[in-house]
Amino acid sequence: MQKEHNLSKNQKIIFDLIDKSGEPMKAYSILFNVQKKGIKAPLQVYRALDKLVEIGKIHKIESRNAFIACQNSSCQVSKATAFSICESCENVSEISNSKLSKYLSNFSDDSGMKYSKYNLEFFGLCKRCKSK
Amino acid sequence: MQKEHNLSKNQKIIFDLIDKSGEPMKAYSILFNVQKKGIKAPLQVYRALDKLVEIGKIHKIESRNAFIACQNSSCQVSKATAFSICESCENVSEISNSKLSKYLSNFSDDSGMKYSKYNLEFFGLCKRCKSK
DNA sequence: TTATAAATGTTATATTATTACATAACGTTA
DNA sequence: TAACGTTATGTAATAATATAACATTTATAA
Ligand SMILES: [Zn+2]
Ligand SMILES: [Zn+2]
Ligand SMILES: [Zn+2]
Ligand SMILES: [Zn+2]
Repeated sequence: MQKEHNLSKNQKIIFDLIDKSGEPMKAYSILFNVQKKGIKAPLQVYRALDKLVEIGKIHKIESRNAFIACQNSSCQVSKATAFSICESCENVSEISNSKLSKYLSNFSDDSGMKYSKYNLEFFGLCKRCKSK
Repeated sequence: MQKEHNLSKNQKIIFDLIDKSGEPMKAYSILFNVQKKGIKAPLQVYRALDKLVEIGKIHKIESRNAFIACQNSSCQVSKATAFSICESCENVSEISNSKLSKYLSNFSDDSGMKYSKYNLEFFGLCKRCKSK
């Protein structure tokens, strides 16, 4: 069961935009798109993004400096994220694979470190781009 | 067997610096440290970094925008990287675990995508920081 | 040698993200 | 409701990260 978070005004505007776009969006592209709604400064965007990441509504694609809406409806996994990224068309999708997430969540090595969080990014060619 | 790459002058200066530091270094900190060796501009640093990443001598820690020397002596894994990152002291080390790398290299899902590369970053508290 | 690719040097600029400070709105509980 | 602490907002300035464009030089190899 996911905790309900009441998004603030700016958070809602920015989440809706990212969610509707369906693809990773960059901070300044978000800024450009929400200026007509009164959000004028980078910091307003970054603050909303920080919060949305924190509560798991969006994730940051680190290799792309971009943000995508969480695609796992029942997302306990804001701390356990995996993505596939097409290096040709830049399509990104969130991997939802319980075996993978179990394997990684339970992973431990001999370093004595307890892992509480991970982010995995796979790269390759998507079906469409492969067949070109 | 890893291919020998003859590093160019700038590549060697920058690799040696990163390698000796033993920890992730940021591009502009690298720049500052090599200015006395005649490397004056960001682009000179970024070009060397790009090449060193390409040939697997260093890796980029995406979540930190920093670069660390490869810690796997026999590194075929420039396209299959895993790191553990302490969120308290920011210590980073490269995970060398053949089960993990096999599991991830062979991973496939029903998306029809063939993954040729991955990067995994684990977060948590290292032994030292845990016991504080 | 001659051509090709790889690397370098330099200036300017683009992109991504944070600091600092002031104010306003919200949620809790006395 | 009043007071308090927390969260969110507004705004300006600036820091940090990364690339574009162009000229030149050096290495590799046919
Ligand atoms: Zn998610
Ligand atoms: Zn594609
Ligand atoms: Zn390595
Ligand atoms: Zn630590």
